[in-house]
Amino acid sequence: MNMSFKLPRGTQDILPGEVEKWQYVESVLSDLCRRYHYKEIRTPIFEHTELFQRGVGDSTDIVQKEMYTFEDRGGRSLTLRPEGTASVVRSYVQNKLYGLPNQPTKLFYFGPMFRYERPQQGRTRQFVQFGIEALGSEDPGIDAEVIALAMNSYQELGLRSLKLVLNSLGDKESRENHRQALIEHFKPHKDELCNDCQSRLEQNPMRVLDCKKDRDHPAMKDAPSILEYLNDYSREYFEQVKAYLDQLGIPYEIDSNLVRGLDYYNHTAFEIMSEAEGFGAITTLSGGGRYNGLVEEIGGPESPGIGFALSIERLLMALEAEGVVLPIEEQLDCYIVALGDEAKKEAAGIVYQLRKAGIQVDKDYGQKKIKSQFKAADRLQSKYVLVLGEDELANKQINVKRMATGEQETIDIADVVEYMKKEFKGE
RNA sequence: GCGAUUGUGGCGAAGUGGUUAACGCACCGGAUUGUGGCUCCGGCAUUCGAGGGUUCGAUUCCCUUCAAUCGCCCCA
Repeated sequence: MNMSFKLPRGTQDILPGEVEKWQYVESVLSDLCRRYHYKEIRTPIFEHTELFQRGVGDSTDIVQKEMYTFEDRGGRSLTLRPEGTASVVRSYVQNKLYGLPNQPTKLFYFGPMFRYERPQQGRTRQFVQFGIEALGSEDPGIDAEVIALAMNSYQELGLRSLKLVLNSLGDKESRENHRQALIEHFKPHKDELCNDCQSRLEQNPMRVLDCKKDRDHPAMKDAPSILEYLNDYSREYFEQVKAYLDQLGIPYEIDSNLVRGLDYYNHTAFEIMSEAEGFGAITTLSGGGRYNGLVEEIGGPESPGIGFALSIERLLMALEAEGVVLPIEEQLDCYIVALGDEAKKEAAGIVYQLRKAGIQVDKDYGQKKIKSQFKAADRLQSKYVLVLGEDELANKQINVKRMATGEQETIDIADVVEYMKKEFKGE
């Protein structure tokens, strides 16, 4: 096939058979949000490039090398969104949602995100995220709520092998003190670090801590931990978040090296990993954290926020790895077998009436013989097969066969809709 | 951006420098002019990712390219 007619690298078609899983997952997550009282928001798939440069941060990998940026016919620089938070915050500010009653503003979203990367397992160029944002509240209780919702997202679908990793990045003052300490600590070893880390040391020294290349460098061991540099407020805030999680009975692991890849995070940061065997090299299912200051950065009033996002692709991978089978209905309600032109025409009317009555019906659209039509019905796992042949037609009757048991009876065509409705009542 | 492996029908997969490219599954038709399974019979790749080269001859050898998969980096 001509390359131009194949899907672009890093994208995928979600075909019938697979798409039902997505629908199911989306319905479960939507219902979860309803119970936590988060409302859906839908924002555009592209935004002004500057929104992400400012919101996500110029020093991040996302902005430096992963954005799908293009110029439109009006000469504007636009970018396919690489993540959801910046857009939600933009909308929050632009629509002045902070002014509405009933704060905080609790939102969720669903949709495709785009990052230019080499595809591999659990990583595609277009992927779908589900995420939530709670804006307008700085209370350890809401941090815990966001984490609880994140964990529930997986648990509701039947996942068990999960690990919650938690850290605090502190407030501005704590981070600045820690930053200075890190620079002091690594400066003497700068030449021994990898190229990336040498520039990280200038831009965002915290990220040196989670570098995998320099993981074994002796200076890593006694590197200053952010937790030692939290000021009183930050430390107390973190303690409160942990206390809430304890109250909810949500286990967690503290990892003082957990830094998030985006610049806007402070205080609470967390990731959820899968510990399922055979999950692949990538274990991060989702991540999130607090981003006080982002709203102001985007031009809004001082307004704290916290959120998280998960990838549906990775969620489905985890379900696969844990062998979770989703309750997806695959059986067809009813298949109608028609024999002869007259019967075919009559059958079309019956199909139409049944469908209007809420019953799922299909039929043959060719010239198949009875045996082939039954085969088709069998393959579609049809619960019922209605047979309309010349004999039935002559008597204005139709044969109803219950496929699971093989029992059948002949009824008047005039009664078939009521009959089938009764059969499916209570399902 | 870097690395490894792979690329034969709808799917899985064998194969060889030389006349008709195995086999399995799926699908279609028939045996069986009105009932799902099984069995049997028949059908189903002018072509081996694309382009170029070597050769009398290439799916097989060489080069280039594209793609897929997995990994590194980083993340969701």
